Amino acid sequence: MITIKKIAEIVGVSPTTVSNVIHERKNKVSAENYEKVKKALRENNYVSNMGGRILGRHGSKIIGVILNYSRRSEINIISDPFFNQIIGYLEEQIRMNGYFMMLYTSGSVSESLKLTSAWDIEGLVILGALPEDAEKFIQQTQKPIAFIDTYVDEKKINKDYINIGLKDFEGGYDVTNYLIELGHQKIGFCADGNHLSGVDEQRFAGYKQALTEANIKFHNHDFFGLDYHVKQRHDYLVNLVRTRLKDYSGLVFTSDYLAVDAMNIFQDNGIRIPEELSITGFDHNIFSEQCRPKLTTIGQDVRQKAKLTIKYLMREIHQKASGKTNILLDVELVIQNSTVPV
Amino acid sequence: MITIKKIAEIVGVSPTTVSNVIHERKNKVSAENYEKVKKALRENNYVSNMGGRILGRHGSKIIGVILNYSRRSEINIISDPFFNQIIGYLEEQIRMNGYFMMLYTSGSVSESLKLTSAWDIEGLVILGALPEDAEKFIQQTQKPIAFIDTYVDEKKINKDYINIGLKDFEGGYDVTNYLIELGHQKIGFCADGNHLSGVDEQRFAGYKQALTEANIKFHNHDFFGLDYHVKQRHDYLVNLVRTRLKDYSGLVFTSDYLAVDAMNIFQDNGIRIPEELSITGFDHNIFSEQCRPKLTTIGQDVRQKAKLTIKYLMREIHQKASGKTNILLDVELVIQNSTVPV
DNA sequence: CTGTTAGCGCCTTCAC
DNA sequence: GTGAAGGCGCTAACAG
Repeated sequence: MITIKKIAEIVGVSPTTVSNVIHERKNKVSAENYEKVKKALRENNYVSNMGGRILGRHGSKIIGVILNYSRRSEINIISDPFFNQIIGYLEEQIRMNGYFMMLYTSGSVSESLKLTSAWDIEGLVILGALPEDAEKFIQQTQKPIAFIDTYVDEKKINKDYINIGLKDFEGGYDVTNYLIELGHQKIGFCADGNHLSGVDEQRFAGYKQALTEANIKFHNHDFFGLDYHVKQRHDYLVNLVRTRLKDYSGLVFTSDYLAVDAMNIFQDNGIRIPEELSITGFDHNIFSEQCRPKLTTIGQDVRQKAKLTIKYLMREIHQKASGKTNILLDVELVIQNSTVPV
Repeated sequence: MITIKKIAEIVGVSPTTVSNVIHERKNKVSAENYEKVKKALRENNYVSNMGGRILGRHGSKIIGVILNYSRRSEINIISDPFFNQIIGYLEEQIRMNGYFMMLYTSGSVSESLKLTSAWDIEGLVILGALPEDAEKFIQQTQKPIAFIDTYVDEKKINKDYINIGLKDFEGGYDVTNYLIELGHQKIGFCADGNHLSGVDEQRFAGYKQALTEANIKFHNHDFFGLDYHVKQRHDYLVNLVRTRLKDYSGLVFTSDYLAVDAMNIFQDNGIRIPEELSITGFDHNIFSEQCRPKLTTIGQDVRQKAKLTIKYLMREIHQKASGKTNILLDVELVIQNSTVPV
């Protein structure tokens, strides 16, 4: 590996001069030397050693992306196209800003923070954090942090952080309201697990709000907490078909994945969709397109999410701004063929 | 951040002693000091600074994972669940070996190699490389490299490398042969693009071999190169339904994604599957399960792929072995409902 | 068994 | 406009 020192030898100047050229401090280098050094750097394919950078505390240029997969692991990492997309887009944005992406999967906050300090990581992007973990992250490090889709309790936190989320409440409201407008009165809500994540909680609240406004009473049994283990979930759904599914004319799901999965099981067991049952998803990802009928769902702009996340993170890193940033992106009702008037 | 020097001060020993404790060189430290230092490390939550490690050439503990997305970009990064899975599993394996994963997406070999030397990366995993890029990678760096699903021309290379792939030829052969056993005679082959990747080339060769053995003649028009742009591809498929799709009773696809995508378009245009047309996929990923009829396809064990990749890479990194390693994992014919006797 | 020292590559400060 | 020197944290070599 070629170093500044070697380049200096080759050209016959001091390392300082080479460093000045690298950092484009033209006022400190004669035009002649500037050109000579530039040429040598190019010809020798100089790449700066990141170890030196880190050690000199000049910034590691690393953004750590942390996947919190403690819960719902089966669905998330392996099957959820959202993670696929967001990671791809985050990498793109990080690279375009001249940074590097270190990907880390962890259940524990302290593990993640060790990583952060070992590598002198400049900023963190955290996916899928529960509110309590989010608070730990914020309290235990000084580094800029951007959460994606986490609902942080603002009152508990007196430090800066970034969250880029979605208008989940509106999404839940809009999709439920759409079913109501189609004449549906018996509408169930299906989420994954019984302990709702912040995101699902908001969607659920939106659903209930829509029911309330339409004077439809919500009963606890209208909530279906689906197991994230495939087998258990499918058994449950088959049983539902045999028992009380007929009480409902519409089902609101918290994700396209769950909606498509359930729709297939229902169809396998003789339910005609949408004629006998309207179904809605959430995400507008590839699942809602690669199924029949195509799902009515709530769309989000994943690329935009990644873009904003990195934009605000960079702003914090470069000290250009601070304060709490909590942006909830707009959602869009995407009407397709899984829903009909009743 | 707490350093070795500070720990040394706290305990009242030299930095060397602390370093010896950290590296468990018990024979060089008195039991008493060992315990005292251990305690101080724990209490102060010591984390070693990676900059120091890199600078001292003691290994960066980074594995670079490079996604080559030059071609088929639309499908790969955004929609292909394989990348999702493999990245998840790679991260898991890398972490379990005490390493860190740096993810990088790049079209250019030289960019990737710059990254490698800047970070003193210890090993590379390269996904989706074309054979010519693979050769460049191997020739231009001394670091251990593991390819996934790349067909490298062994004769051209006189250095070590690892490739973990799949018995793609067998896969193509098995699935085609299965259709033939069901009585199909008119079988088309659908791939993405006209210029086949190494993987698809092998699958295609397997398909042709099966035809040959059954005395079925292959004509060039039996090969369908599908556009990776959704719109163009769908237009093409719709047109196919109107024209010469009826000449075929079975279609072999090179991926589940393409198979499901096409199956939906065919069904939308009145083709009954499998009654009028048998379809097969390749990958046995979530797409082949979340569609109706479920796809007959070729299964692979993605986790095993990631596991072996990192296992062999670690072996090379620790100098325990060398030589060319080219492992092609077994495939498995998964018979589901998209295929019927004719 | 313990401690001192030098050096990895880079950057900044300060003399010249 | 240029260069010498010191320090970031860690480790291995060597001296005690």
